[in-house]
Amino acid sequence: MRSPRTRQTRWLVRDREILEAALRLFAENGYHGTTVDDIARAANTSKGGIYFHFPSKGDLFLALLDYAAGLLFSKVDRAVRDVDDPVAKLERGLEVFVRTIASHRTLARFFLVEGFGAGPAFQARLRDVHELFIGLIKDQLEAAIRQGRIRPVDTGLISVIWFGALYQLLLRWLSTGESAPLEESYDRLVRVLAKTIDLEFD
Amino acid sequence: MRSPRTRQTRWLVRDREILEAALRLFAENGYHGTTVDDIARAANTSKGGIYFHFPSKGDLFLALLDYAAGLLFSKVDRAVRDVDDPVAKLERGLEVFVRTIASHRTLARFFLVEGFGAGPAFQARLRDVHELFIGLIKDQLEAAIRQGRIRPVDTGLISVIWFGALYQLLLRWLSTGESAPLEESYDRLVRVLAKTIDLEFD
Amino acid sequence: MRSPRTRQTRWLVRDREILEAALRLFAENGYHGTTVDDIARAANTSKGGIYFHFPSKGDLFLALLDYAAGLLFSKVDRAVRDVDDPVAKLERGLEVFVRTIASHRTLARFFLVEGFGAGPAFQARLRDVHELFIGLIKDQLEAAIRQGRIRPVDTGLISVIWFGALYQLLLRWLSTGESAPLEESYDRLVRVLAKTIDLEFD
Amino acid sequence: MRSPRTRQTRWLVRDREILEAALRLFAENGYHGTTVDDIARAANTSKGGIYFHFPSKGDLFLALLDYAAGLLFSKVDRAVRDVDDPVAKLERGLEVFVRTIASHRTLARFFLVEGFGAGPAFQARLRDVHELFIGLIKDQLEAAIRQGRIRPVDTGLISVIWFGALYQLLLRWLSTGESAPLEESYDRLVRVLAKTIDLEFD
DNA sequence: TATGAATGAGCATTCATTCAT
DNA sequence: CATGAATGAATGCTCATTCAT
Repeated sequence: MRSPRTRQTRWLVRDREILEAALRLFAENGYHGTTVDDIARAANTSKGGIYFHFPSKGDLFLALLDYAAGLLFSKVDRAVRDVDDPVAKLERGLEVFVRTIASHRTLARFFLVEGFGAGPAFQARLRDVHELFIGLIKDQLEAAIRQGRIRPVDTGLISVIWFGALYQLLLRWLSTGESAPLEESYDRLVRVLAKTIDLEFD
Repeated sequence: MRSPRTRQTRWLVRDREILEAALRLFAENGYHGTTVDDIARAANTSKGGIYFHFPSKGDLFLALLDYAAGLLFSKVDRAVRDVDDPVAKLERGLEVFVRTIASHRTLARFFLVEGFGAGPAFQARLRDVHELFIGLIKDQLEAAIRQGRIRPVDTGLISVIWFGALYQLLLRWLSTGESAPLEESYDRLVRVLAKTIDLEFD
Repeated sequence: MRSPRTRQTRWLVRDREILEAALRLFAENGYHGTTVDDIARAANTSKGGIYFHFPSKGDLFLALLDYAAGLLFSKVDRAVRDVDDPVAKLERGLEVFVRTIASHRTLARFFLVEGFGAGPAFQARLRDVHELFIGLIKDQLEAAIRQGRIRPVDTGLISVIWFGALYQLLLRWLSTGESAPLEESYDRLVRVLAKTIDLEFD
Repeated sequence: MRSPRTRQTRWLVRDREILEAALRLFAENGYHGTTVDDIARAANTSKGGIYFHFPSKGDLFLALLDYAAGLLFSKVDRAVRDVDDPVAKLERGLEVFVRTIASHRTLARFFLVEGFGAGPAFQARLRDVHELFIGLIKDQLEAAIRQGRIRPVDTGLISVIWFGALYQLLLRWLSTGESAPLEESYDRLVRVLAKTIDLEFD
């Protein structure tokens, strides 16, 4: 699995507290619905404190994108690291990705929705993060093809389709108040997606 | 094709001028990056003029969602109205949907991205619009099944996958500066999606 | 009884409709809490209609002061016109004044309270109206003295005291939601005020 | 003398500077004739500064009512605290009340007139303050009766009359540009009011 | 490092007034 | 005479950012 293109900063303890607070607030109220004061309060520090750790609200948001992507990525990476078979790796990776997002409503909202809320200036960065995950899928598909596990397919397109489908599924799950169990519809999703590479999962 | 759930307001001439101006600005600079003054200027009217036609900036945005969805929907609807075969209807509908969005960068950005940028308060409404289009796909799939044109499938899930894939494709096309021709990758997309219903398009 | 110093305009029918509507709204919501649109709607006309009859909102307010004072004054004047004895005239005049105000909550609020709400620029005019009524009291006191009905007193001061006391009584009656009957406390008031001129009313 | 019902906030230094500036401006130009910017400028601070200390213009105004009432009340209270005889207490209290108001045109205008100018929403609060002072008078009258210093009278009514008369006297003095000396007419007023309780002051 | 008072540019919204029809 | 769309100056309020302590 390719090493992430995300800036892998080592976050200090205090940074993390702020980032966690900001993550929650941004996810819940959006970028513009969250004030620096709100974040300071939630992080048990002061406005000045925030500005000591991050040069601006925008930079904090950008850092948060990296932070959140790092969280997600490392979870997936750890789960997949010692799986050898690329198809199994894909299965496992997607599963952990979905499971992680599903169990962190906050992460989900930030990653899927509110990331766009900061305005056009920040959207490119969120796309980068999305591309990172599309790339992860693509890499495994290509490995699977190289190893003859699946027939050659348009990996660039398939990875986009898979990510798009996953994204849309999660989005709906988020907006319907998470009433329906995500697990079950996820299983069905995977089975359908498998058809796009002429494979029967499970 | 189901009649739209969108509020079918009859927009007056002046309303439309304002909506068009707002559409362009919101799409380009986001909800928070666009001031009412900007809109007034772009619509060749005054701030007060905007408020004479719309009760608030937020209402204007909401009205815009309906307006944009109406534009898209009527385009698709007109193109599909006198096609009988549901599979052909689907093909044609998706094609017109993509073509329309692709030829209106502004509409695309607004519809796909900036709709979320206005903050949590507006996201529910954008989701409604997305659901409307997911519903259109679902309806045709079910008609196709009823008429025996395709095998029975999980239409609820398939329609989400298709929309998600389409969405993601358009999103990438938008963010890559529309360099690559959308048409070509769209054709490949359709062929892959067809596999999810065990069908060979074309 | 002296003829009023108030501009005794002959109000046209349409003027009156507007004035009555404005009176009600100003009394209820204050000068700044009432828009020209509100008045237009309440008077069954349009904004332009208002401006045809009155040059500005401020002028309408000023006209209203005259109109309201005229209403009050003419009521009192009619009741008192053919009373000869100045003491009886006083008694009757005050009684009608209080009764009229008490039965027109709107008139009361406008005359006693909201008249001040239009800002310093208009307060002088309201004071004029108040002075008019103080003058009415003073005139009768002086007549009574001239006719030997009461002992010579400081009429300038006494009239202010009486008006002030009456004013305060009405103010409290207004703000307590008019729960207590005004009539009864008014009777007691008069008896007390009589002492200030060494007289026993009734 | 009853302890004041007024919110006895401890105003901080900066609060006071703002309150004093606002008092002057509100008194001179009325509530609606005074902008928050005006106040900021007059208080040598910025608009944001005002909002750091007071949540809104309306709250500032309300705070000002308490502040002004507190000023007046404490002046009167201090002057009266160690006077034992209730009649002397009344005399002294009213005198200080009038003298204080008379020497602070600003306080006078705010307290007597502009308090009403802010619109219906604020009038209740001003009435409360007025009632506070009416209550002070009433308390002393009752004490005087209890101690047999004056004959039993309708203290509720008398206190309203006295306050109303005082109020009106001050109002006229204000609007006539304070040309005539208030002291002299005040002395005459007291002598007349004394008659309402069958007493000869001085 | 941390704090929080202060700043001021920015913005949505209101509303008296005008004027073409 | 009447209408109501249009204007734009005015204003209350927000909030990212700074900086003295």
